Amino acid sequence: MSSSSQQSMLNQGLLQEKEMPAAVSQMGFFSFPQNLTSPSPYPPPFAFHQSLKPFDIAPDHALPDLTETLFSPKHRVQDHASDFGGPQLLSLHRSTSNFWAWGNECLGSKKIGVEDHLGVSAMKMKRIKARRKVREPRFCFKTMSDVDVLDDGYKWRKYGQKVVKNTQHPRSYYRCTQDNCRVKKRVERLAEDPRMVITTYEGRHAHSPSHHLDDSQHPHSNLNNFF
DNA sequence: CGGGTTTGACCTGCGC
DNA sequence: GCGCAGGTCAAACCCG
Repeated sequence: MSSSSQQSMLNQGLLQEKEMPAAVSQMGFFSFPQNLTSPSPYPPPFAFHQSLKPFDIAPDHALPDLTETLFSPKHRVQDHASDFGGPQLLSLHRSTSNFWAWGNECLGSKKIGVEDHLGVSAMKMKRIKARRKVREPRFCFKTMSDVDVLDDGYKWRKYGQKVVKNTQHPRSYYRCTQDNCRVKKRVERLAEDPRMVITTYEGRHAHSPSHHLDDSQHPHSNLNNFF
């Protein structure tokens, strides 16, 4: 990849930061890195591949208790808008610019209507709270890419594949190959737009990326540390 | 031969 | 309680 194209991608990222709604930055959900190093407890989720571009990113590291809320396929964000100041995040759902997915399309295939954002029954909230404690922290992001598996610097082993209902593309399950690392990721293509790859990470790596040494030999590879 | 992928079976949680 | 769907396991297979 040329340095100019990398710079272009970087510029896209910085543009995202500028365009980020004030409500989001105030809430501290995500701070886009200006120095190309990782400010987040998460590892770099992906390296910039030639054929992909950053699209929608939904980190949840600031909300460990809400990860289930945000990214569970069965309890999508619309169910819990009131948990975290609904109106600000609701607006994100309808953002048409090149960022924030906030789980509404991550993992799920249902379209979210305006009415879905309104009214959370007590019953639903009860179920949600009961489910929250078990999951590892998760985040997902959406990328436009020809390749399913993005190079995120870690080594993954595929342990399963499943055809998800109402989608023509199977979902693949990967585990980090590092000993004692329990991080998993799921990769699937968006039903509505097969060009989009949805990658969901679960857990945190307790080690460095496997080709860390390689990175040091390539001056542009610091873009890998985007998160 | 070792490491990764494929794939059918099995497990588990949830909704009805 | 039952059925469904998502997630995981593990044996078989593939490949370098």
